[in-house]
Amino acid sequence: MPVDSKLTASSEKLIPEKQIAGKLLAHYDRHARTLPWRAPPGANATDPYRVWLSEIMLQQTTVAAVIPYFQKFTTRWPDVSALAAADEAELMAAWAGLGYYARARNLIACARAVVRDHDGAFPPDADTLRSLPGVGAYTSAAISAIAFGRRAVAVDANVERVVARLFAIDTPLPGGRREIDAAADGITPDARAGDFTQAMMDLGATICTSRKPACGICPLREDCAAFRTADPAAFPVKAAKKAKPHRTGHAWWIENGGDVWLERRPDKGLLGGMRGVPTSVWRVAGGGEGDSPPDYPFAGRWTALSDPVVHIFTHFSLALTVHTVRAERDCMAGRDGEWWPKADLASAGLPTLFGKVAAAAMREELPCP
DNA sequence: GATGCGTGGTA
DNA sequence: TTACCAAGCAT
Repeated sequence: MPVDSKLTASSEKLIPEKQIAGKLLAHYDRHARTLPWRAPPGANATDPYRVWLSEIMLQQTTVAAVIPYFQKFTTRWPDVSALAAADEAELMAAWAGLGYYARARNLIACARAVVRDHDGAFPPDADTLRSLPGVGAYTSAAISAIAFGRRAVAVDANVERVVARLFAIDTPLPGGRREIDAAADGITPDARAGDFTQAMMDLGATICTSRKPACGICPLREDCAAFRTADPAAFPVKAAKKAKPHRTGHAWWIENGGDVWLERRPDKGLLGGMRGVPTSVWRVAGGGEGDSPPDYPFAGRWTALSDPVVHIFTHFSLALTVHTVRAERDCMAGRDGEWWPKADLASAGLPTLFGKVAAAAMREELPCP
């Protein structure tokens, strides 16, 4: 061992965080990804509106999926005042396909809160940001650091993974979060808070990936406890997930002339606030009593499509049998909904499930009434 | 702390 | 094909 091994060891023990942040930021200066919502490394001007919008869209959503939506939203609503004044139905339709639709409802609520309670400017403080709709522990810290340069510890799935590996934390998630949060706090520098946050996420997204981490090109390899183990990818340890149940149900495709009947779903719950065709209740399959027979909304010449529409949600899978019918305009009298031109379904903003239903229904010619 | 909440890509 | 995963939040 070199003569100064004791000194080296002790200094690494005292301030390993500064070394880690320094190495990571140096790497970020050379390799930062170019993203539509991101300023160049070191830039001190970042539009909080664009940071906020991107962070909401990126919750549990990949960069590739977000980019076209981010472009569409910033073109249509260039600032928080414009978004606060947006037509809610139009915004929900613009969000269609991105998923987790509560984010879209909270997006408007948040923009309106910023205009009403904060003079139209996002607050820089993480705790204040945290009180806004749709802004939680991670997003508030990320906005505070990225848009305002404040020191804040933003722990998303990337940071969680990087930190668990750096310190070989093997306490299973989600229980291990407190330990990981503390370790993340320990390596967060005071300066360049926004760059550090984004550098951690870039590292997790491009090098310290979940499946096959590219340790060979990692700037933190020498500091990484997991790298010194046989299997760095074994971190973080996660609790086993529950099996997802299968549900079945019926969907009603009701045509009148060139129109189809659409309804807006309740604000709460699955696909809340989104347009779709009416459906039956969805029941867990394999209950032993067989599939329930269709309970049509009204009498008519219904035709069942041969193949059900299958869709996988986060926590269950679904098979919907689509029943089509031609009917008079007043067949849905008393129900809350609208006749929508089939030729203009793209503008209805259907979530993916109902897009599949529409595609399946329009593949077949309906019998005359 | 556990559960509900979308979608598309990947191995 | 199945299972996991991705810049989480609200309840």
